[in-house]
Amino acid sequence: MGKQLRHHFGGGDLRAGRRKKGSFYYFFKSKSELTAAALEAEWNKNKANMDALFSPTVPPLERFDRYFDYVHDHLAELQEKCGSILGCPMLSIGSEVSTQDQGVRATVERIWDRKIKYFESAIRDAHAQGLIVAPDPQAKARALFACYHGTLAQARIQNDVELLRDFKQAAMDVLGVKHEHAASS
Amino acid sequence: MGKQLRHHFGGGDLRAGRRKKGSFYYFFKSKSELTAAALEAEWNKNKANMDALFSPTVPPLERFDRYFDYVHDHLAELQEKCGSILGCPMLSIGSEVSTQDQGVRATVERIWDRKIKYFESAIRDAHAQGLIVAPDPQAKARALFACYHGTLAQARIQNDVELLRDFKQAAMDVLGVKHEHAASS
DNA sequence: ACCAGTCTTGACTGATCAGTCAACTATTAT
DNA sequence: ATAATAGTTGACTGATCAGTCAAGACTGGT
Repeated sequence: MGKQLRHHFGGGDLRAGRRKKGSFYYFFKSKSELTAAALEAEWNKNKANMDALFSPTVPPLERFDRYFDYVHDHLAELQEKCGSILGCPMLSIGSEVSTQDQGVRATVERIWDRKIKYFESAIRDAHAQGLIVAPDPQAKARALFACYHGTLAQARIQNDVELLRDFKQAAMDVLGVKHEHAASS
Repeated sequence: MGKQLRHHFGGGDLRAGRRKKGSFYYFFKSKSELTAAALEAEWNKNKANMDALFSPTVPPLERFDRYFDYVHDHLAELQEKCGSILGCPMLSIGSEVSTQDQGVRATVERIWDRKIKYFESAIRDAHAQGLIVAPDPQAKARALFACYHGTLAQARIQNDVELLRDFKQAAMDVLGVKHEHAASS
């Protein structure tokens, strides 16, 4: 019904950055599908890095140490660029939409399970070497993961990366590191 | 400009539950002010309960035990009523708006500081009694608090209260409880 | 040249959101 | 009784949101 008559109006109702969103729906059928795809893409981008940080060639407790350092540095860098701490995107997104968007929720859970596996095998290795006491590596991994995410959330809300520095000690406590084996940072 | 002529239209643009929001702004000048007020009100409602749970008459490690039990039971109850875990409202709200709404952010931080004081004094008492080693009770309290919130967030996203049950062990590890003093739940 | 498939465009819909407002009603003090 | 004060109402604004759509542009194959 005469849409061709309207092209000469300046696009008054959409601002500059918004004009091209039409083709978005050619690739994603919904916003929530994009969210899930973005989280998966993020994971793929980081996987090689995680593999390196948690390489079996690194002493198990040092893996955590390096990982926590890496995340700290990464978030500190982002903080400089954009003024505020981003925290863990999956936690932020997850706690916002998990009750309304099952697709995104399932994606977050799936990726978390994969991340926890790194923790789990490092814990198992540490236990095997007698560095810690962890008869149930999976439970310990989940607990440590939850603690870490709590710290990330706090750091985000208080906009203070230094909370992540303090976490290393708590992590060693959660792991049950015997004092004489503590990895120095 | 003739608003009195419009009263005979059925309120077409507002649905039933929405009709009376006009007077809201008589009491609050913005939505964010309501949010902050609601969080403060929640705190006031719970304060007496916190005081009882963390009463100095209770052995220090048992305070945590009772507190974690209380939160678990409370969330389990709410889950039955509304189908999904609510987690900690301050964490959910905080991680959603903390970068955009300084008023709410400050309120969350303020209330958290108050809550952390309960943890801190329990930790100090436990340390004094030789139950744990905690030379810096405030740091330990903050670490435990962060870990707990991480677990709450996970529980919410995975919609599973049982994660809170498992937290007790992690809490004892974070606290550095000497084995022979562990409080039984 | 022309056709089919791939991709882009921006105006459009309809819903919802935070917030405003002038007119109205209820309460209270005098 | 009356006047001031406190509180209520719902239509209204303007912004933004997720999502649709018909029209067109770009591509490679024949």
